[in-house]
Amino acid sequence: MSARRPSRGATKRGLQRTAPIFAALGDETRLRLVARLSSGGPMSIARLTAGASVTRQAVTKHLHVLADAGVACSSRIGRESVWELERQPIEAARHCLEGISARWDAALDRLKKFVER
Amino acid sequence: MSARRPSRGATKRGLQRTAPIFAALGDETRLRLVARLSSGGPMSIARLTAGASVTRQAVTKHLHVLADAGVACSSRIGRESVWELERQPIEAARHCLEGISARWDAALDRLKKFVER
DNA sequence: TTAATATGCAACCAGGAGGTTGTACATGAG
DNA sequence: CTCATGTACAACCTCCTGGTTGCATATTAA
Repeated sequence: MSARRPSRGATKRGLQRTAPIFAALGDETRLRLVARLSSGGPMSIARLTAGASVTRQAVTKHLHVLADAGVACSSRIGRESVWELERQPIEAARHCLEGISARWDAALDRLKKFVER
Repeated sequence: MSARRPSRGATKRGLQRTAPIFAALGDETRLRLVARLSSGGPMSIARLTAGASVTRQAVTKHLHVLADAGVACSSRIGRESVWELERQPIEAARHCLEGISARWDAALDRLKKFVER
């Protein structure tokens, strides 16, 4: 086996990039927005607000937070601004978690072998 | 296919539970702690602090945040308190993201079929 | 016993997060 | 044209967060 190169998602810079993504998903209102966008497809702010328990302005703020994290993006159509998700950052977050699980398993494995010898 | 029951991770209560987990992972220092614990196994606070760029007390606080989110737990051994990760919440977060991806794919699929008809 | 090590607890602080209200502007419907 | 709809921008407020310092306490090592 080659010298353990920290599997891409565990880099300092990797964590530095993924932490903001988790932060963006770490608010219930925002996570709900993401969930709605994922199952309902692109939607206007007005439509997203109907069903949220906060003001339209609050929803707008949350959407911008998601945008800053790269999780969502908007495009103006007529008088509405339509929001949709960005796939890449969400996948990155997923890979990060998978990496953690994997390295965890590896650590347990090493421990087990160490104990058994 | 049966009537789309919102796949377990998309429940309002589901998001309500997973959002705090994401929030816990949404800080770079904390995410680094999690990464270290995942690859290095259980560790004391002193050991975790060496390598972090903040005070021991800051590390302690972060660990408690992780604990509140259920992501980590500690046990006192002698004069040190040893911290380790909890598997379940991290897996839950992973499933949440997988669910989002899946529902997203499904939405795109429905859209595609709708356009093609 | 004495000193060094590993934590815990509390007070304090600056800044950011989440939310609201109020106002102004653009655009589609009648 | 006129009005309702959909957003954008800005000011303001409260509370939580991430960090620090200082001091007390428990254990292990010499």
